[in-house]
Order: sequence, then structure tokens, then C-alpha cells
Amino acid sequence: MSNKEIRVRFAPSPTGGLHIGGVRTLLYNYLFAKKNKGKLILRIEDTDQTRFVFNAEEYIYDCLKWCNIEADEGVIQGGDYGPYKQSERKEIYLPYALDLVEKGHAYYAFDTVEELAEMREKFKTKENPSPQYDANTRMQMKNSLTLGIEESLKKIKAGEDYVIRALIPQNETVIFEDAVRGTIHHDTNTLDDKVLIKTDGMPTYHMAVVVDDYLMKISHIMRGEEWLPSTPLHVLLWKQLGWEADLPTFAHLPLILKPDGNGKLSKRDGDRLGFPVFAMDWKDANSGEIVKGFKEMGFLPEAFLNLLAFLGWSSGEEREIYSMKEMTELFSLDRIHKGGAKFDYEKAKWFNEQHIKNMTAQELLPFVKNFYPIADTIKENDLLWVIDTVKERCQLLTEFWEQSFFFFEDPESLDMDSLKKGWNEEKELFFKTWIEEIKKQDLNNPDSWKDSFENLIKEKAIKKGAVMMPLRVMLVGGKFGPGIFDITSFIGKEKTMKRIEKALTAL
RNA sequence: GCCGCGUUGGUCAAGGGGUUAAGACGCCUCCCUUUCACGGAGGAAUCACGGGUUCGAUUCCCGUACGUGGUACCA
Repeated sequence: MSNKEIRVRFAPSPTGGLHIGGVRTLLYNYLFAKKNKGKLILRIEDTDQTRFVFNAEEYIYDCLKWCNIEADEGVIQGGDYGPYKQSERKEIYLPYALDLVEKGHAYYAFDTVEELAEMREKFKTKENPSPQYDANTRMQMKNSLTLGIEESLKKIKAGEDYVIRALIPQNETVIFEDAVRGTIHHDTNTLDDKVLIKTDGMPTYHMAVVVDDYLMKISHIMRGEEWLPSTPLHVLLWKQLGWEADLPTFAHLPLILKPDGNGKLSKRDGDRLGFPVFAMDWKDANSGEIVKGFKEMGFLPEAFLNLLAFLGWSSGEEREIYSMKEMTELFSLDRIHKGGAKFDYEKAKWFNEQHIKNMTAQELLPFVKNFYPIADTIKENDLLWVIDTVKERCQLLTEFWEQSFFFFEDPESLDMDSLKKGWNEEKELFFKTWIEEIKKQDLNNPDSWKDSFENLIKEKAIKKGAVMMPLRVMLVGGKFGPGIFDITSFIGKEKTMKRIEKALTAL
């Protein structure tokens, strides 16, 4: 095992967009592969069932691109053991299933959906509300065990629908190692005869992963904890197919839970609680509704990955803010937690804030531009300067515009309540006088503006605080924003006077 | 119901037989700033419970509770 190449894979669910749980799984796989100079194989499961009307592929690649890991050719790999789309692999699986039948580890079953429901109803008791297709029931069903193999083959030849089910052995204990949970024991008597090949000839997930992982020479399987209960089946299949020597290492990742109530975080929670749960905007193909993504909410990709990494893993250091490169160096399976983590949007934003702070205006520029409605009309140097002066007060990329629009546009509305508070003739006179002063003075930097303002304060013997706040509101519209004279200096005399006059008339 | 997995402040978590049980987010107080933030200094708040084992358990074992996942011709 030690000199075997590290090969991991990521198999996004075809049922929806790239949920943060999925991105985290992808991220861990990526970090692990990258750190160990291995390969990450993308295994796209595009089932052809009508209710999964979309194809995840394009979206996945967009997400990878945004996260800036799409071009990492050394790590992300198609290559050697394709094709990687499940639909293109359809014919691969049946022979293995037949092999299992031949060896007595699987059998044909002809029960219809109705008959299965009937069986479940019939065997249902208080103690066992969901009877399984297993040792207790299989001999009372329509399958090659009860019908005999010849009769069964005859039915198949006649074109009857059938599935292939695993024949789970009795009274055995499946034991396997999980890199995050240690040794797992599982009694085979609690397993059911899972369908391996469906009526339509397509494999179920169980059959598909086992065969694919073997064929693609996967060395480590990292996936969500929800797969833990079916892992014994997978291990059994590996053995029965004669591949035990190549059994990969499993690592089941803790679940990401809802911040409030209980349960796994779902896309509904995002709407309900006002935060994104998808990497990028995701349009539900059935309902047409759009679910917000981290990208569009104003997260930096690296911050997004950073915060995700720390939901279920920790570096062991006090530090929490890391670049991808640093995370790659530090990542290890044994520091993945066992317990589920509740998602905390406040902390998520804090991660983003920290990354923003650590970046230069130049680095931030391409990201901020996307959220700046008039970016094209602004000189790059001006924009860089603005980014630099407001980045300390932005948690999200969307806030750059909110925190700096007044450099370029007059505020549409003023916070009149703050303005009127304590307003009097003395103040009015002060501002009127100042406007006149401004005209005469040579003001070309924040300090000269400040001097001008403060000189007049001294002259009029007015309290600075009484007049600073109104000025701010006049210029930006409310009680927020960077240094007031940085603003006047940037927008210049004309706009400053105009905004003051406008406010004065409104008062 | 049954089976699996888990449980350190409100949240993310370090630690792991003897500690004043780190740190971060959030919250509160103060300082800075006559705005909002940033920053700085403090503060409140934690080992789910019960039994063992041990000189000593948050740490190891067993139960219980709670949570979570599975129990589909979904992944």
C-alpha cells in the first residue's frame, strides 16, 4: 500500500448543484492528492433518470474554475482509466455482476415494485417497521434462489424484467479500517440484499463505485459519513470480486449540520436563514428557483475553501487563516474530526474578511470589479485607491460598493434624522461660511481640507463634534464610511459644495 | 423499531490520565476614532449523565441520554 500511487476520486451527486458538503469533500480529496503527489479523478455521475434532469458536469467545472483548482493538471485527472461518466460506462458493470452471480454472491430477482411493497407490508411489525429483502424474506420472493437458475434464465431470455441483488452472507462480521474513525465492525445480518443492477441495466451506486474504484485504481475513498452504513456492503463486494488486496482506505467525513435545529444542512436552509449553501448560484432545473452561491454573495474563493476546510478539520495550530498552498502542506487525514459541525455564517464571513485584509488592492481588484456596477468608468488607480481605503471595513465583496459608492455618486438619500438632530442656525451659518472659504482655498489633499475645516471651527468657536457628523451625513448619506477628508479630497471642491448645499436646502 | 457513527463554552475547536481546559467566531465592557469599521485591553461562558478502572479521570472501559446517518430498482 505504501508504494502505491495515491489516487482519490470525487463523485458529485447528480441531484443538485455543488453543495458546501460536496465542495468540502472535493477539497479534502484535492488537498490530500496534492500533498501526496497523487491524482484526483473526477467521476461524474450523470444518471439518466428523468428526475435528475440536469448534468452536473458543466457546473462542477465552473466551480472548480472559480476555486482556481480546475487547471491543476498535475492533480486533477481524467486520463488513464476513463471514461469517467457513469452513463458511458454502462456496459462495464454487468459482467462483474454476472461474475458475482456465478460465484454465488448474487442472484436474479423478478419482484415488481408492487410485490416489494407487498412484502414490506406483510412483514411489517412494531419491532420492525421496515422489513428488508434479506435472509428472512428472500426465500419467499421471486428470484433465482426460489425459482432455480434455469427457470430464471428462461425468464430473462423471454425478456422479463429483472434485477441482480447481492446475496449477503449470514453470521459474518465485516471489519474495515476507517482513517478517521478507526476499526469498524458490522454484522452482516443487519445488511440487506441490495440491488446491484437495476431493471434498466444501470448499476446502482453500490455496484458502480466498487467497480469504478477498482478499475480506476483508487487508493483512498473520502466521502460523507452518510456512506458509512453501506460501506460494509462495498467491502464485501471488493472481497467477493476477488479484489481484497486492492481494498482502498476509507475516510468518512463528518456531516455539515444546520446552524439552528438539527439535521444535515440542506439547500432550503440557505433561503430560510439567509446564507448560501452552494459554491455558486444554482438554478434548480425542476422548480426554476435560484439558490444563492458563495461566489455571488461576495466570497473570495480562497476564503471559501479555507472556511470549508475548517468545518471538520483543523491544522492543530492556533492560526485559522491559510492559503490553499499552506493548507495543502498541512492537510492530513488524522486531523479530520469525527463529529458533525454546525455551519456558522458569522464565522464564515469572518474568514472572508480576514482574506480581504490580507490581500493587496491590486490582488483584490479583479474580484471587486465584478461587484462594482460602474467599474468600467473608473480609472484603475482611483479604484485601487478606493479599495485600499475601504477594504478594512468589508467582510464581503458586495460591501465594497456599499462602502464607497459616494466617491463616485451623490448619495440618493440622506439620513435626515441624524442631520436634524441638534441642527441650528449656528451650524447652518458655519456650513454656509465654509463653502465660501472652500472656494478661495487651495485644497488638494486630505490635510489641507482638514485644516480648512478646523480653522473655521476655531474661528467660530464651535464644537467639532457638532459639525463633523452633519458633514459626514451630507457627503455619504449616513453615519458610515472612511475618513471624511479623504472623501472631500477625492471628490473635490465642486462636489463637496454641491452636496452640502443640497443638504442645506433639504434642512 | 433495528443498525452504524458521534458528543469539550451559543458556534468552530486545541488538548488527552495530574493543565489556571488553548485559540477563534459571536456576545458584553472599556480604550482608540467626535461616523461606521479596523485595531487594542478586559469579561461572561465548556469537558452530556451514571457507573466502573485508577492514588487521580474531561481524557480509558461499560451503560444511559441526546444528536445524527442508514434502513429504496437515490446517490
